[in-house]
Amino acid sequence: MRRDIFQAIADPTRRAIIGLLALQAMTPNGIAEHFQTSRQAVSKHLRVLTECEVVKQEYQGREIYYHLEIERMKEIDKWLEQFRKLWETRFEQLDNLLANLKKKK
Amino acid sequence: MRRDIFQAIADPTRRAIIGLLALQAMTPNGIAEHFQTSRQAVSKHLRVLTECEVVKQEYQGREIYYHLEIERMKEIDKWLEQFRKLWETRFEQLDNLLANLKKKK
DNA sequence: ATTTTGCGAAACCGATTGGTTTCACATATA
DNA sequence: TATATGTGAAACCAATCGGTTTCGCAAAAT
Repeated sequence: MRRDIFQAIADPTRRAIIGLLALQAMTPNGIAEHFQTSRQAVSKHLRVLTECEVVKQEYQGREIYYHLEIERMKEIDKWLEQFRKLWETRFEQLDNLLANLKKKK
Repeated sequence: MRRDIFQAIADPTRRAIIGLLALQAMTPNGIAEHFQTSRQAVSKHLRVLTECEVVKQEYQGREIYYHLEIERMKEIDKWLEQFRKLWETRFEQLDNLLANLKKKK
C-alpha cells in the first residue's frame, strides 16, 4: 500500500501522535495512555506512520519504541514553499499600503 | 460536515488543484482540463476546498472563478513550527560534527 | 513452569471517500 | 424562442478508513 506524508497527517489522532513523538520516543501503550482510544487503534495509526516512514521502530525486549523521523516533516515544508512566495507578496502589498497611508497622512 | 485544511491537502488531485489556483483563479472546467478526471469530480473537490475555506468563489455570469485563500496555507506552516526547532537542532549537531571532523584533521 | 504483559495482525463493522452518471437550472448564444 | 454551455447537487458504487474484538506469540515476571 503506497502512502504519503499528506495522508499520514490527515488524521487528527495521527497528528497528535506525531506531536508526542517529537518530544520523545514512546511505546504503543505509552502513546495510547494519552488518548481515549485503544492500544490497537494506536497500533494501526503507527502502522500507517511506519509505512510512509514518518516513524521508525526500535525494538527493546518485548517493547517497541517509536521514533519520529523528522526528515519526513520537511517534505510538507517543501510543498509549502511554492505558497510562501505568495505570502511574501502579500506582505509587500501590505507594506506598500501602509507606506501610502502614512504618506497621505 | 466539519473539515480541516489537513484533510483538504490529503488528496493528490486536491493538492494539484491548489497548486494551479496558486498561479491564477480558474473555473471548474478550466481546472478539469488539466486532469484526466471529469468536471464533476473536480467540482466535488472544489466543494471540499470551499467547505474548509481554502478557496473562495467569484461569480462571473454563468462561470465561477475559484481563488486560492492563501491564508489557510499558513495554518499548515504554523503546525510545522513545532518541528522546525528539531530541524535546527539537527543542523547544529551536523555543524558540530563537521567542526569536530575539521579539528581532527 | 505458569501467568502476565506488550505487541502486531486478522476479522469484522459502520462511516467516509472519490469517482461516475444523471439531473435541474441559470446564463449565454443562435 | 430554441439550443448550447457552465455549473452544483443528488443518487449510486466500490474502495478505504478508523475503530473494536479477538487472536497468536514472544518476552518478562511470578
